[in-house]
Amino acid sequence: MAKNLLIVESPAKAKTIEGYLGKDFTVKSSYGHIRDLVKSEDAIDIANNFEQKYEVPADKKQIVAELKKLAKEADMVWLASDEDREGEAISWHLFDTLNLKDATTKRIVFHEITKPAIMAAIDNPRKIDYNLVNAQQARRVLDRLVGFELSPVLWKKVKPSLSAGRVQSVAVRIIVEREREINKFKSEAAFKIAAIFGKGKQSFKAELAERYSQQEDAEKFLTDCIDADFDVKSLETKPAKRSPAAPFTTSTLQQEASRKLGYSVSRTMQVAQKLYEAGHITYMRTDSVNLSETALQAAEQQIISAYGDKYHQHRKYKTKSAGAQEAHEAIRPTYFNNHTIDGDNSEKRLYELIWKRAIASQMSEAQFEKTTAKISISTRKEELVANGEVMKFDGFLKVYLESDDDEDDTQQDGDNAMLPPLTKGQRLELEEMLATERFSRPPARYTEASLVKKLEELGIGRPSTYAPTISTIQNRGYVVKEEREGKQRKFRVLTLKNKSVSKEERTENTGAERGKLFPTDIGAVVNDFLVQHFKGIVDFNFTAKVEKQFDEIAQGLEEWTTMIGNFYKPFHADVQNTIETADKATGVRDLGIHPEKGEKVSVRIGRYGPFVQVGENASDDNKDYKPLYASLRTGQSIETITLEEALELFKLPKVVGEYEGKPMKVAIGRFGPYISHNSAFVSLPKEIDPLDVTEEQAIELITEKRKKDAEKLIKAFDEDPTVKVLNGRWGPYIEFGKQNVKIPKDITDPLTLTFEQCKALADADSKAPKKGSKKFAKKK
DNA sequence: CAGTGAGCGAGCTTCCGCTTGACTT
Repeated sequence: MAKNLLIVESPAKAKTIEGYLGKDFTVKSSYGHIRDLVKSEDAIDIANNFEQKYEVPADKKQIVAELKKLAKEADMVWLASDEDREGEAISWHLFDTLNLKDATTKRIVFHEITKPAIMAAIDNPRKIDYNLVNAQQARRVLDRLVGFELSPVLWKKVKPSLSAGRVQSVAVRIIVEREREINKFKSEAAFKIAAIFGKGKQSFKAELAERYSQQEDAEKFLTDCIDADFDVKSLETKPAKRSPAAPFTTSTLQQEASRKLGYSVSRTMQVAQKLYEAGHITYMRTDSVNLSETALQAAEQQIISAYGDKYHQHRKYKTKSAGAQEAHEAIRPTYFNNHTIDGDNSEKRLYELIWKRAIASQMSEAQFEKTTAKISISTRKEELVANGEVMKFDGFLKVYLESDDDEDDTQQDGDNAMLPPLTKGQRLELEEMLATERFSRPPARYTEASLVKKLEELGIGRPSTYAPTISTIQNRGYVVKEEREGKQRKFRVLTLKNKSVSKEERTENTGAERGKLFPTDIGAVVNDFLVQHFKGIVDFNFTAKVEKQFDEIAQGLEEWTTMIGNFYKPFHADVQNTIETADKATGVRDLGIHPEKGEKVSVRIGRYGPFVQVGENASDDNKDYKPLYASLRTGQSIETITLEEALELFKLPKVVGEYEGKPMKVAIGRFGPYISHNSAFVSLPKEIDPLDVTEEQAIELITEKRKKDAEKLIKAFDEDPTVKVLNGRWGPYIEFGKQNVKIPKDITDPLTLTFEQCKALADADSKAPKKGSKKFAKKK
């Protein structure tokens, strides 16, 4: 039996460390926190100095039992959870739960999983730092108090099952406010002037710094240039350099994987977890940009052997985010000599990104020569400017170039291009000059990854919670990740060519979005409610403010119960006051008067989502009166919908004709426009406008759908026509009315299924407990 | 999922941060 039990947070880490320590040590993992506040309301005894009630959750019972047993048998227990607030608390929870003794317990910490770091940690044990533990308790209690008092206010004042919290509510606020900035934005048009000089390979582009808001001015400029002479007035050459970015943290990995590989934040984390478990990379939930000494040496060796001496440059990076706790290394390959790894495609690509970024971070800067040529115009006082760039030494660019958030690359045109050899005073041949109407752009919508970046800048959330937070705000229906079609926009182009100026109008698609975060109406209403009644909590600096206080607690400068007490008193009073006095939040907005009926048209959020209402609410003295209702469509919002758009919604559902004696109705459902006929449904193809569906088109679509369904059909039953065996995407299944039933593996030939068998399978399926629905079982 | 939106009331929901698996229609 090993004399020593060492406990870390992650099992993959435990495996590595066990290898370093030898036979005298058993290394186990706690799998993160082993205890949490109980779910019930009495988790925190407010009257009794915020005393907490903890429990070991069901899924941790087994681990705790095993650790307890091993701890009893060991001579010494080493608590080696991470060196940060949460890690210290994990050590304390372990100490308390496993009934450890002071004399036989040691607390150690290390920031990197290398043999020298572990050995040094073992040589320098300490005691549990209770100030740090208290800071974590304050954090935990504050989050519970905020979350579990605010959410019920929303259930009463907005809708059941909603949630609010220190992190998620600010995330939603960021999205809501950005959307409003975009809606408010007034785009301004101006003509941008660009000239092409010379022909073929010798040609280059020069631009005018000034822009003209009036077409006449742009036209005048071009006309003035018809007979002008263009001379190189000055030439300036300057060296320039570019340095590599720091190795990845969780947040920057999520951003780059999103931009370069198109991964969602959660996908990135799933793939990184696999790489970590396979031993290919270091821990992927980190806010540190540091590399260990061993890693620095390995990187150096690798760079020198692969690219040569002059490509290596030793670099140390400093964290930029204020809240960073730096309990781990930056994300890097465990072995720099592995340029690629075995694994599936997504793992290979993410590994390559991590390898390149880490290697590049220790490489020399890239060097350029930038040339600026100013070109005079004989008929005008303005100058055209041409920029050229020549790379003199690639440095880190040999392996890696960080992408930036700005997707618009048109601005970079010409910047990176090479200029032909020019001399001062040289006369230039104008090939063509364009004045193109360009529009100023609204601020960009957030992607999952750019939201993470923003949260990190505000110090809100932690590496382990970025991905879950993004999921939460989508699961609650506050935010949707969507594609939206753009609009056609006309713009004018003036061209000077062959000594004459011509005008034309072109069209471009603008405002199209892919994978961007949009607030929903419920998200906006909840946000406005919170901003109105709990300004302090959804303030962008709230977390930073409390973090400062947590730091003071960690340093032993403040009592955690005092801090929480000071926070809770006014907060709880706000909660009480809001419950008593605030109106229900529905986001109601009047759009105007119905042009024919003369009745009021309004929008708001109802039980089933946002809808339009024509007419007043039904009242007691006129019971027969009923207002008209229509749901909003995806992409529409109660904040921006116009009266005209709202009235359009009442044109559907519409009967477009008859087929087999039954009406065909066109309507719009949650998944888009569809035709219903005899309780069957056909989705409408994108090209067909739901308002213009003809009877013939509808019949064609229905017969087509039937043909396709018939191809999928394996077996039908005389006993009941609603029961069928069908071929689906994942193999055959039974359609039992509206219920879809999977066919068990022991039935190899679905053709042999009898009606009775199908019925029995459907019965069993509906009785089987669905995952995550305890209430389902309770109700029955 | 498939054209709803009243009001009543039981019984439910909910936070953030550490960790991995167990789930797959």
